Amino acid sequence: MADITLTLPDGASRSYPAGITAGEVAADISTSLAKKAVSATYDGAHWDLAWPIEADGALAINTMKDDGPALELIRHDLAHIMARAVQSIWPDVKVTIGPVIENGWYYDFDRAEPFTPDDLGAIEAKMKEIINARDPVRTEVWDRPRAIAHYEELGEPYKVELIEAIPGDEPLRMYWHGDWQDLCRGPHLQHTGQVPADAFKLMRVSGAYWRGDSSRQMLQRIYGVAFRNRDDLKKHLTFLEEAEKRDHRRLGREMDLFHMQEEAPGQVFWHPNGWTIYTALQDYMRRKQRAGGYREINTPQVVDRKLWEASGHWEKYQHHMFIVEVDESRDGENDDASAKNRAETRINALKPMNCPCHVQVYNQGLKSYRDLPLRLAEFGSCARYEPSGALHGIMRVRGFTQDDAHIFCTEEQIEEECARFIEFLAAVYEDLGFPTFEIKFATRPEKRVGTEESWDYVENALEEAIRKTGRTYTLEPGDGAFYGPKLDFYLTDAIGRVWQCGTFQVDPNLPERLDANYIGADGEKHRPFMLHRACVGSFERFIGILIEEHAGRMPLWLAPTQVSVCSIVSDADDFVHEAVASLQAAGLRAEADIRNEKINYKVREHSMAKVPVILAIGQREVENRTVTVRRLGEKQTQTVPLDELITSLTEEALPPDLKARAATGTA
RNA sequence: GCCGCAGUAGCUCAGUGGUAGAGCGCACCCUUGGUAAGGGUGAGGUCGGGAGUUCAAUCCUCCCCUGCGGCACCA
Repeated sequence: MADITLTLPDGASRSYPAGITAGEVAADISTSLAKKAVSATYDGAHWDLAWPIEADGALAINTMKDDGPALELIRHDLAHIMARAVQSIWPDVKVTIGPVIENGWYYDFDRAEPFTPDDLGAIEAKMKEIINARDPVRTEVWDRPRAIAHYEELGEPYKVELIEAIPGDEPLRMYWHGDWQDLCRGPHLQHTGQVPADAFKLMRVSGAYWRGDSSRQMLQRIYGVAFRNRDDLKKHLTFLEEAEKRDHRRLGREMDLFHMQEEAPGQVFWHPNGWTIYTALQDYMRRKQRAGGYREINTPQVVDRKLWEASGHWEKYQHHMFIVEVDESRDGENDDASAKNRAETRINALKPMNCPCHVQVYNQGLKSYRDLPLRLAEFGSCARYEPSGALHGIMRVRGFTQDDAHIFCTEEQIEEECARFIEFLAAVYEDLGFPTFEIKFATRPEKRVGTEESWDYVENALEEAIRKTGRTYTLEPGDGAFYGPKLDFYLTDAIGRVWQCGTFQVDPNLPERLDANYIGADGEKHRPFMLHRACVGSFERFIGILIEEHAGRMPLWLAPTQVSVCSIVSDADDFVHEAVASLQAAGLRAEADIRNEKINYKVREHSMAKVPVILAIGQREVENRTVTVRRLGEKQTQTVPLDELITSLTEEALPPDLKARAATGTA
């Protein structure tokens, strides 16, 4: 057998007979390495120590110190160990799949009885037993018929289906942990004892459809998290606790921002505090849009189904629309005969989106190519009957308002408008505290309308527009709408969750369906393109993100109450009122607290309410017309003249766009 | 929509087959206190909604609603 040459990370080369396993190489290097080894990296591929190597290449032996491979292996082996534990407790449970995910793994089971929290404890205990048994991991390659026959005999129909779905007739890899066996791509650890027994935790059980298909069997999924050591696990659990404290639903209640109730599921009752944030954000967007060349409009909420039929939404989204039937015979209360002669009910829908209405505005009066691009913006309130299970605080709701706009333009103008929009959105995100975002570019799907030339042109225009802004994107092939490609813009919040907010979508379809046109330079009628775009997306969701990003400590310009003015002694009450009046006259949101409470108590309360600036006024301040300032989260205080404070706070509390303007104005 | 869990005072939660309790908050009183909880007294509940079992249901059973964690969905 021919020799092969393997290059090790230190640059040394070693020769071995072809077919040597990575584990044998590790043993050849040193016995301690062979013991510590968890896997190998062979020519960039994650390689099981038991797999043979047949050709020259670069080989590195991984140990638990290599966090990428180690975590992958720990989580993957735990998935198998959990499945084995479950089947050893409940032998009739059917196994399916168990992939590694962020921070851990899950495994889907088919079992008639639901898993209870107690069951999770039992499974965890059994898993620890398996780990402590240090069962060697063994692997073999089988052909398909043998594997299928094997699983049919075992009564594991899901495994049979998985094998049948694997394309081609490549051989299949089997793994054993002790006597338990699973179909698996690998790699795996050397033995179960390499998994740290104190660094994992089963988190929850939930339902999941087999193969992600809602028409198929609902399985039970158990999620676990795992790390290399106990400390990392603890850190992760602490992080989850911190994340819970930032939950916008919790902060919404604690800060008295909004509430929701069962009479209006998925819809927000904004309280004065929350609405202050909302309107501050909306005012900001309104100014930005004006400056960005948009004209603001407003369109009806309740619209006859005829328009939704014409736009195509009725056919596709009827079940997600709030339908409003109006008994029109009420009009004819005094004239029964004429009422009966008419259709008695008229069917309307609450608008689920603004675009058809915007086309109606566009369609009023004849448009010239000189009118294009025409940018129509609306803070459009929409209602969508979202599935009950999709609702999530104010992030996913049934009633929401978008910073929606539609740009009517020619094909040649798409690229320029797209580039303009990306710059616009980047500036807004920067102002709102999100300097980085991700662009996903969704291209033509399999089912689509329009010519290939048109798709080529439009996709190319978007790509060129992104290139011009110097940004990068990830491609999502086939994810575009049936009529055009789109860009989606994603933000990552402070706890690492990713949210889609902005969108930019090219649509030649709706102008066609709703017969929008313009007169070109050639004197002929032409069809405009319509660009759907949103920047913050839904205000509800965006405010939810802002709350969680800032853990409720909103930047000064967005804070519901910007300044709380507290008396220390009741003799200071008059000056407190005077200070509040002056702050309010300067446009600041200030409130007095002259309650009969100690200053400690007041500071604690306003701190917990996350008021950015707390002022204390006692005898000394009254005498000197000063205030003692304590910034949220800081221990030190500073005593300054009231007038000075008002000047600096007024400047500081300007929204980002006005602050920038003020800065360039004085420069 | 699907699977699972939950719903008791404004909030967080305890509790029992004989119609309820704590802490915080709230109101009032005492306290005028210098930067994250001063003390006292008091009010506050159709125990998510409906039906059933029972002499008796907040508790047991069924249906519904809402929420939570996932899955599916997201024009």
